[in-house]
Amino acid sequence: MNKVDTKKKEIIERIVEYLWINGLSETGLRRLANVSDTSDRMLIYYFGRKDELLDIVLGTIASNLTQQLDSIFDEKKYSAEILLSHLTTLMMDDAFEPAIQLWFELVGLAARKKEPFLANACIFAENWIKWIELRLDEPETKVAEDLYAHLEGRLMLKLLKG
Amino acid sequence: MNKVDTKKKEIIERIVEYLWINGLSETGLRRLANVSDTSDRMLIYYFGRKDELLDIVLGTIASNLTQQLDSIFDEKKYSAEILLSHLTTLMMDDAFEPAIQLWFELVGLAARKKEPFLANACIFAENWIKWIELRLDEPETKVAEDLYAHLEGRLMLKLLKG
DNA sequence: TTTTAAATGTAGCATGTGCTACATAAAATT
DNA sequence: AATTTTATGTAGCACATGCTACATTTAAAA
Repeated sequence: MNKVDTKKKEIIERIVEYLWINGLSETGLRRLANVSDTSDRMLIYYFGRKDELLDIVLGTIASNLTQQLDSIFDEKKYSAEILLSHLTTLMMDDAFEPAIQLWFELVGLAARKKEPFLANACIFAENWIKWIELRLDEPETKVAEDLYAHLEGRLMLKLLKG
Repeated sequence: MNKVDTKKKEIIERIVEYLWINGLSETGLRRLANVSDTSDRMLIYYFGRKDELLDIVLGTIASNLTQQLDSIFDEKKYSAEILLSHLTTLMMDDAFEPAIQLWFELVGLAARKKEPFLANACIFAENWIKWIELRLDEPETKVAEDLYAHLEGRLMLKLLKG
């Protein structure tokens, strides 16, 4: 990997880490530059536009999350009921709070169909549904979607009511 | 009602209408002033700070929604399953799209615990859960909450996947 | 009618925004 | 060694943000 790409990767990693903790509400170029130890000038130089940068960063976060999910669960199959119960327990852990916050922020931005938020939110939701379907003993997209919906609603409730 | 309150009420109505269509992403004082046929100067004069104004406006929207919900459903009791099914059908109607968008935007802003968004989101969720519980043939808060969660998840799915 | 108080306009400040023009330093190429 | 290309700093533009100081008009009270 050449030097530019290494630098870009490093910047992205830093910004991912920052967003993970601080969310999507303070993402001025100067802030992001500061966080990734460079300048707004250089961020534009590397990524062209802020949107491009954000697109890449969000994609990275999504793929991190999917990966994390994969690593936790084995490949056993479950009934929809059991799987929902397991996932609920898992995500109620406080360690997931930042992920939940970030996710709902992203969905909120996607709500008005603004890119790059909508695209990334959709991709992530789809990945998750696929992941669920793969673990159903009787795989069916509709069931997976509804299980996913149920889980997401519970996450929202946790977010709002602690 | 005195003149000032009348004017304030009018302003709020206009802004509610604007947010209903345009969401929460473009809420600069000058924009809101333009929409409500006044000036940023006067908005501050009337409401003190932008947050206060937003707080009132969001509260109004929430109460409108609750009212609308009340007017649609009678006071019959339903099993959780049937109620969820009815509510899902109802909210899948495209007429509800603006409400869904606005709601998820609000939750997104609430995700980082910033006021006045968090408070208003919580109040609204609680109202809705109470409303559901009231229509259950075997009222139980936990059941109502879970039904609400399931419904919200389906709304998110509709939002993201059309 | 004069005095006081409330309502509104005009202009602006300080800060933040994405992004660019221009210059220079460093590195690669010839 | 000379030249070209790439990387980076400095400064700033044009615009948006919430909010304020000050002046003026309009309305109410005396």
